[in-house]
Amino acid sequence: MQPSIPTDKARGIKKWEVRQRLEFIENCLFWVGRVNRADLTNTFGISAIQASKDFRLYQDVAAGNMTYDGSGKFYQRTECFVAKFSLLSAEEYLNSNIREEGTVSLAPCLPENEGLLVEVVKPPQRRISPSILQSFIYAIRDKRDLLILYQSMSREESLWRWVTPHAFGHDGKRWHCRAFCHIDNRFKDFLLARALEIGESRASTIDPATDIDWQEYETTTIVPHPGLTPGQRQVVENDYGMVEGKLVICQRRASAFYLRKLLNLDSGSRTRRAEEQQIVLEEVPHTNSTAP
Amino acid sequence: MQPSIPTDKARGIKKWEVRQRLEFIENCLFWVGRVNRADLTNTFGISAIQASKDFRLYQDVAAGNMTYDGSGKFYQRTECFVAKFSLLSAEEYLNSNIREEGTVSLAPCLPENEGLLVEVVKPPQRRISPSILQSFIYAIRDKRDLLILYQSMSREESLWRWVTPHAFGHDGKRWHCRAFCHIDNRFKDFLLARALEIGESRASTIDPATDIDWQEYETTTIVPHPGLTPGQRQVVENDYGMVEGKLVICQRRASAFYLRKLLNLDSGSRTRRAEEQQIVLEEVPHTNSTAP
DNA sequence: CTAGATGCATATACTATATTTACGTAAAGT
DNA sequence: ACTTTACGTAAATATAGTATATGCATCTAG
Repeated sequence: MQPSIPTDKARGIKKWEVRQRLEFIENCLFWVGRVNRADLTNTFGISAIQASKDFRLYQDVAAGNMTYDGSGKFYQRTECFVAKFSLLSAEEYLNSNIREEGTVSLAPCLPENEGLLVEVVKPPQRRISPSILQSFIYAIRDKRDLLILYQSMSREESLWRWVTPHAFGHDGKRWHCRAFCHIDNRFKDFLLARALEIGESRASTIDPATDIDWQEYETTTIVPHPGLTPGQRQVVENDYGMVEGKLVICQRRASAFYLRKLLNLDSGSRTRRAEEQQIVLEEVPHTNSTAP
Repeated sequence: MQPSIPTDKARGIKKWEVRQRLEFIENCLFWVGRVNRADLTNTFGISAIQASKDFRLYQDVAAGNMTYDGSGKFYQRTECFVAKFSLLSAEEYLNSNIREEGTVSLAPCLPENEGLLVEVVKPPQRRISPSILQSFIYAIRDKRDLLILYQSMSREESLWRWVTPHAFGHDGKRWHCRAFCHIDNRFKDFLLARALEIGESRASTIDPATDIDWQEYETTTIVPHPGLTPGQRQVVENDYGMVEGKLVICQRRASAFYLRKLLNLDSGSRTRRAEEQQIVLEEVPHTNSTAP
């Protein structure tokens, strides 16, 4: 009798669709604790026999991870479960249970009738027009300037302007496009939902590498509000995932502004109520070059 | 010669993996404007020959949607492109381009070397512990009470308490669990990241149907801040996707509170600076039953 | 202007996957 | 006891995918 080869069998599964199904089985076991043949046949449209074979294959690849529960009529996760494929994170799993219109999700979820209810609050916003996003994507792809009718908040009237887009970003609330503005002669962010119309395009001479606020990175260091009690401080440190009482975030300079805005980290943050504000920027000690 | 049958050919594609690939092709055409054999072989791990067959199949199913560009060496979207499968929304497409650690995404994107850059600002937060989320899921699945060590913001010390979870929710910032609290004797939201430890469990006698704030729906009506100029008002209406100057949101009562908090729609909102506040709750005209 | 590289297409032979059909087991409900 | 449900296996068959080889068009380098 051959000793079982310790090599990672999971890696041996080459076929994409088979891998997907085995990953599905594993994620179901991990997050829901059980899987059915029906779960497989429904999500992947395979026959029951094939589902049986998949279970057999999974048993072979990840020996001891599941046992069949005859009375429950499902495969059940064992105590000694060890993941052999890539599992979803807790956040990914929860996200995958949000049912959008017609979105088919690979992610495992509780069967519909048992219904794992997930409710999400989203700030209302206008949907981005596909044709407008397309124009931006094509302009980035072909390195072209784009004439857009853009509605800014500062001006009453929308205005046609040439821009040279090179990337997209999400500011925590909305999607925007990073682009060179040929009116202001500098790189700026344009909210995609405020681009009303697209005009002509032309070959561009702008080099995205010159967008220094985008290219350069900067760190933001966040600490609990000094006005918090030790207990509250502990909660805040835990909530924000701080280590040794602080959280250091490194990001493009162009994004750092949004993070501070999102977290209310303006100059007035230290004077605000500690329970509300919760966090502030770390106070940088003055480095005085003429100090003794 | 048989006339072509007008029935939707796309519906005829039954095999899950084939469908996935055709949808991929279509999304590439739509969002990026072009597809390659290499795009298919890389994302799905199929051979080049199979990719050729897939293109042929797509041509058959969605006649006239793409042409081969010999000099560019890719298939190109035509002017008369009509989607035969389900396309991603603009938001879904942008989201799919966010590269998380090791996350394999089905969604089409620009080839890596052309690199569609997408940068996202996320408020920092502690990651949810998989084992703790699992315990909540299992408790919901089996309708059991759960003993948890929970750190609330109001109390200094974390506290063991029995809860009966029945759903999950996202408040726009964090994931929480909707559960009956056996200390306060009412349904409340518990932040998943603040559940520190899980204890024993027991069969539950709580019926989730009695959680009226969760079961009942309520509408929130939002209008532009009255202090805005007509031009700004127009921008705000556009940004929030308002129709006829207002936006009506219907959601579980338990979620409505979070939406108002997220949008700063407290009682002081009308007195705040119009440009900052942007939106307020619609003023409900007083219905006086004793009016003449 | 040829020679090589790249990327797509097609043909044939072969293999792996999945389906169909058929038959059998175990557990639970009526 | 009988039906239903869910899982299992076996054998025959269909389909999907691969390997190998050949050819074509386009672009680039010498």
